[in-house]
Amino acid sequence: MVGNGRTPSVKDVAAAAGVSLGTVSNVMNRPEVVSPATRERVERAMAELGFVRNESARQLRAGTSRTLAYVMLDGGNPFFHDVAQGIELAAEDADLSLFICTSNGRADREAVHLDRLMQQRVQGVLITPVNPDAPHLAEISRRGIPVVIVDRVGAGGAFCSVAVDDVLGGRIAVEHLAEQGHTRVAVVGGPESLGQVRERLEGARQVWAELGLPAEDLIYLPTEALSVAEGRSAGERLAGIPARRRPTAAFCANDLLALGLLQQSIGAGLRVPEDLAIVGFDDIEFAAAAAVPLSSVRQPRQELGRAAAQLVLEEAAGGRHEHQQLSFVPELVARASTVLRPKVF
Amino acid sequence: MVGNGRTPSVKDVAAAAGVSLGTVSNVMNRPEVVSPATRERVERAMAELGFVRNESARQLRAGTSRTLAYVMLDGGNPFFHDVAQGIELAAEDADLSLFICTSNGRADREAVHLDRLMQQRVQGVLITPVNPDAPHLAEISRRGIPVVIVDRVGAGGAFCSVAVDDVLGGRIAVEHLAEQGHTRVAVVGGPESLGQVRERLEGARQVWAELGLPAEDLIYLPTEALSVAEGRSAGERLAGIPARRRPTAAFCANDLLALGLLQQSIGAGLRVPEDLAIVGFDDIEFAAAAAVPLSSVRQPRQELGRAAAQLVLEEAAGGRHEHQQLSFVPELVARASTVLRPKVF
DNA sequence: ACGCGACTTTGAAATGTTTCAGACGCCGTG
DNA sequence: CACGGCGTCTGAAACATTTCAAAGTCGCGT
Repeated sequence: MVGNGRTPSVKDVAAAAGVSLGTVSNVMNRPEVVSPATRERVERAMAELGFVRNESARQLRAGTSRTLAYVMLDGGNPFFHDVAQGIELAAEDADLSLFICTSNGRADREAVHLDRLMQQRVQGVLITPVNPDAPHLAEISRRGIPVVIVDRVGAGGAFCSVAVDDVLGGRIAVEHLAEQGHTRVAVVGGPESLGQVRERLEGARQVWAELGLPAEDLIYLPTEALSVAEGRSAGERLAGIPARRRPTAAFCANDLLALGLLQQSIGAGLRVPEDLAIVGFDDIEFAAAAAVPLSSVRQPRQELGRAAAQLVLEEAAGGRHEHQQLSFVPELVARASTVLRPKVF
Repeated sequence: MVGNGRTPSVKDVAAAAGVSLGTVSNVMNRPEVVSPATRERVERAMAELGFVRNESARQLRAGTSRTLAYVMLDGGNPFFHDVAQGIELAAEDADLSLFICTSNGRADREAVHLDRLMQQRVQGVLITPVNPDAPHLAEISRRGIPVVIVDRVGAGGAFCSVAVDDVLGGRIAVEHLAEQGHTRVAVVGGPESLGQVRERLEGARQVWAELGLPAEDLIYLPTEALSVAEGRSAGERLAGIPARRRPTAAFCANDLLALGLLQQSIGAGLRVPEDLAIVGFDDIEFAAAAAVPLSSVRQPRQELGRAAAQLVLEEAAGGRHEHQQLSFVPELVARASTVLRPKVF
């Protein structure tokens, strides 16, 4: 607490407490080996000087960092926040800090972030990559930093990964719509460069074929991004389809799209779900809060994050390690946007 | 790229390139002082060995960190993401990394994060604090780390701060409702320990009094948090008020509350805005995307973040520095939740 | 009185950079 | 030919910690 200029170091603390450097270090890292009396004296000195350990020096010497990093794909999508939350919880338990970066879908930003993370020698990297085959990931991993892919399964098992079964997710969404009697369904999503999108659509097509429905009645509306605005634009295109051919239901590759589509449709005077049933993907909090609560394929978002963190820690702990691809099972949450339910007024 | 075990250091690079340590360092930090030939040789060596600079060592010696930190108040609120985005942009320009943490409204988490940030000797801290008078903030600042308060004005001008005028925001929201002819209005928000909430409500009360409307017709519905769920609960309480006394409009302290209230009201069969007009605060993206697009008091979210980052950098740059309290002017965005507009079908 | 083990404390080395005063070579000038 | 200056490169010190072998200290049983 003294305003003597420079911020105090262990040396200052040692001097103030009348002990050696090593003892001060022991108080911080192995308190059990130092006698209660000295420990107390050192602690008082630290408090008086307002000592704060220099993490860079610690890390340099100890060789081990105390931080994990998560590189998010889209900061604007609450889904990733819930995942981050799960990671943070696990990090907290392991007494680590969590560094959150966001690539916002840009490979170059992602590369910059990864580069910096290597320089910081973080203990592990969790990432929802723009492209899971990016050479950066392989390189970072080769350097001995554990990498786990979140919400995507890694290329060729080169990393651990945690994801839900997106194909299955697509299946149950469309299956649900079919059960409600829909025989002309739109699937909306894009860009197809995103694996999540490809697989969800793939699941939709699979189940459609298995149900023996004609392929041309599953109408694909591509979008440029997974955003609310793109959802609205898809809605406009949908409205443009001649009534006889127009789908009576839509499966959106995520909730942001679904929300946009929902808003556009209602604004255009359609009733949901009577005129158009909608099911989304992710089950973000805003899905339930939409004016017509949105049916959605739920991912266990926090759980995803937590499991990913566990994997990264396990790999960081060393010992024998087999890369694992954890796959969670998605679950349909049916709400008013697909099923008419008696409402109590 | 050689798999020789340990990760290579400057020393290894120097050896490989046949130069001294200092030269390698110069290549990285002052390329102009080294001759093109040597520089090229060193660069090749770095590439071949796969050298990655150790940031801890750099920071330890150079004494300066290359990261900024933002401690968010609520990770679940998209508003703070837009702010973070603004900060990130500014950080990117200054070639710094941004460390994002979230306190989720808990003072203890906030303290833990701040402590770690001090240990890391970050270059500056941006924070939307649980409580701007927290001693931690003063301490961190006393240590010479610039602190700027975001979305809140700092206690007694001890720090820089960036915020919108929340009182004014409350005023224009209620003024707008009054203009639409409402004479019984609910204000919903809480907890009152949040300064944002107190001031927004204060603005509402001010303008109500100035309009000469009876105080008892401005009905306060307190909430425990600024969340969608609490908004719904407020909706239930609102519905419980006898029709003669029931407000015809509501001003919510943020958009999350407004969205919850909107959903609950529509679900209960009310028409918005005919039976209940709603105005929120923040103008998050989901506000416009709600089934009944939400009127809201817009804050220049990215701009807030950018300005805050600029302030922190300015203070970090040293030189004479006066703490400033930047205040932005909020702006009402009127949408369908308060005004009936002809729609085109 | 002595030796032994348990518990504490010490001091120096090591970590990977940056910085800076100086050394070196070379050229043009007086 | 000596000299100063310039451009380039070097070597050692410094940064704040952790770690670890070794040295002390103490009490106790013989």
